[in-house]
Amino acid sequence: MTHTLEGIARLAGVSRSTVSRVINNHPSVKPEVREHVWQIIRQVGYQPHAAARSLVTKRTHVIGLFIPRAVTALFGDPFFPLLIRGITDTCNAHGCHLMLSLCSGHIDPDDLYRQVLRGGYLDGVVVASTNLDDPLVPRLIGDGVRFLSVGAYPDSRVSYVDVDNVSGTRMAVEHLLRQGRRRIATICGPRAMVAGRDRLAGYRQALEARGMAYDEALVAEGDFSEDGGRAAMQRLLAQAPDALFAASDMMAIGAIKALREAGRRIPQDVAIVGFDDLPLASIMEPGLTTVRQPIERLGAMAAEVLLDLVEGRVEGPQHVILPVQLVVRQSCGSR
Amino acid sequence: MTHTLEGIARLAGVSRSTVSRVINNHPSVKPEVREHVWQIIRQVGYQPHAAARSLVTKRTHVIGLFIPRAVTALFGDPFFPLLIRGITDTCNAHGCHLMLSLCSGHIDPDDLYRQVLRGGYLDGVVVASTNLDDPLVPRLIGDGVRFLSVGAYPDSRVSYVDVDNVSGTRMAVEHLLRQGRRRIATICGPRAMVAGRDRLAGYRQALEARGMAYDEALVAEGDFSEDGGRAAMQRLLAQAPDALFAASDMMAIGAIKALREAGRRIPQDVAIVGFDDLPLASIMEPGLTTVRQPIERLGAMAAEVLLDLVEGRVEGPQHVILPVQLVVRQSCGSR
DNA sequence: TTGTAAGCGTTATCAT
DNA sequence: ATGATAACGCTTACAA
Repeated sequence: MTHTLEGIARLAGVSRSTVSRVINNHPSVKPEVREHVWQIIRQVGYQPHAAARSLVTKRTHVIGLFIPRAVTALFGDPFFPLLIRGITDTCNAHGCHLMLSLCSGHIDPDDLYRQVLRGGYLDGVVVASTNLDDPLVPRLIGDGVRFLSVGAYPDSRVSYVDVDNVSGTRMAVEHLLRQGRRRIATICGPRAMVAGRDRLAGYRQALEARGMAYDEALVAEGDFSEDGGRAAMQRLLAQAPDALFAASDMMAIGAIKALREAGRRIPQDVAIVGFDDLPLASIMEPGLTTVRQPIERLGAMAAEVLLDLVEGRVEGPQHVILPVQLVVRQSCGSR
Repeated sequence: MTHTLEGIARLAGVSRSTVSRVINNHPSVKPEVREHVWQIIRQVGYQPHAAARSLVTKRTHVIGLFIPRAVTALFGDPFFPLLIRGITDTCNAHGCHLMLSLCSGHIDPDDLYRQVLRGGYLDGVVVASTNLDDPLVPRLIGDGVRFLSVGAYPDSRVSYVDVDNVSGTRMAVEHLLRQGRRRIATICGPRAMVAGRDRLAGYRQALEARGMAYDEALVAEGDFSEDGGRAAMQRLLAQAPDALFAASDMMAIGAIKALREAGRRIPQDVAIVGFDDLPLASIMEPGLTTVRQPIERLGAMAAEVLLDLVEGRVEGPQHVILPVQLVVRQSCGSR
């Protein structure tokens, strides 16, 4: 039932090599022969054996996606589903496939790494949401693996795609300023993550561009989660801010809970802007003003660039920044 | 840099076969030799080449997960992330890996299917959320592919794992009855899907077990989405139900919106129970009473059973049903 | 217990 | 333009 090159060759009355040439559409095959061979291939539904093929070509047409397991079911956050969608679409369009690895799970991550990468399963890998102190990236570099990070990485050797965290945050804070808010606090993300750092930088820039002082007392760090946001807001309460930029929607939601417990009204007393534009942001009351990231495009871009790297269409580290967009709803007091 | 069996053999002063035996821990290798060889393997970080290996063993240690692309970013629904987590954990624990395919996307699904399956990439496949009329399953059967469905499938030849939709729904409806509700409507899922059918059956059973009539007028069909739930509820409004079982949390949320627009209070006027226990269910006001599915366990079980099938540890179609649990919050009027 | 050698299904080199 | 033939890195009889 499962045919081989040899079998097709026999059926077509040609040699193995000719069939191979047809399949890889090598030019030097007489058109009529080529057509005849194709016919038989289609007829019997022949498909070359991937393993045999990659044994000689050293290419598997599979790329990996490495995600820290911990971050994988983030509270109602469809980040990974969307990212994966973008990646697979691009992959498939290029005849490639996706292997998914959740790192740091029950299994020894070293084993996983070795099995998958040294085992030659992959042509390249996309790593997502790495912490700056994650040993994965240095290891990939050291091993000469072709890879790309989703999220900027402060080592000029690593390729990455990311959204424009700085500009997005600036837009958010500038919007609050335009609404007349003056004591704008922020719940920033972990400073150990680039996204956390960049969004905080955007906040600072927006303020300073208006000649306003950056005040550490108005900054509290969260971990991107709802609980983290709530706790951070509780610390901020004493400063009596009239607006808040939260570096993630989930932290914004946590902050809102803390504010309400303290009897503050949204947006009258405190205007709020988040970051992400989770589905939740449009369902909740009031609708959450937030910065929307093009997550699916980010994934598509990641795959695109990684495949360019793998196929050798581009040389050296690649850096792509995708624009974001402010989505104004009710939580910031507009209209 | 990248070693081969031959290289290790030379370093260890033994033959290729001996090294191979060590790696596959074949019994007949003298303990001291075995240890010596392992030492060298660890020292140079040797890892057998997966393609070469599977060329001869016919096993790839990779299983596929096929998901309809359309269903992949369902509104805030962390179903797939959790499912994937369960699957990968089990996979990795068995030294296997996961290849993810979103079907019916931009690419011709036939191409994808052929490439991946006939190409010999996979040892087996998990299919999730298939419609009853999806041609994928019949095709897998026809091709003799080892596979398993997440979600029951009405063909006794196919193995599946599923949650206990019928009992879960019965529990939900019985709870509403215990609260004294008597006009209990339901927004059921698509009758073209087994989950839709089963939950409707549970609703009916709960009623009839209490000697109450099943009334079609109290049934409206949705598509598991929020908008679907809202529209269905609008149709149900005229029946003035005092309670509602929605076959998904998202439909429950849509229904709540429709009810509020009609001036009904939750839970005083209409008590509500959903199904899924999305994160959203505990955030919203009032908290949504719902039936919790063990999604991650479902995934783990899927991988477990599929691998049993692949490794030949079990024979014939396998059917596993996992229990669910009623989570009581405020939307059903308890307490 | 260990080694030799024959594949596994491809691609790629070299003649023809 | 086509066909032998040698890899590719591994497993697995079969011999020793």
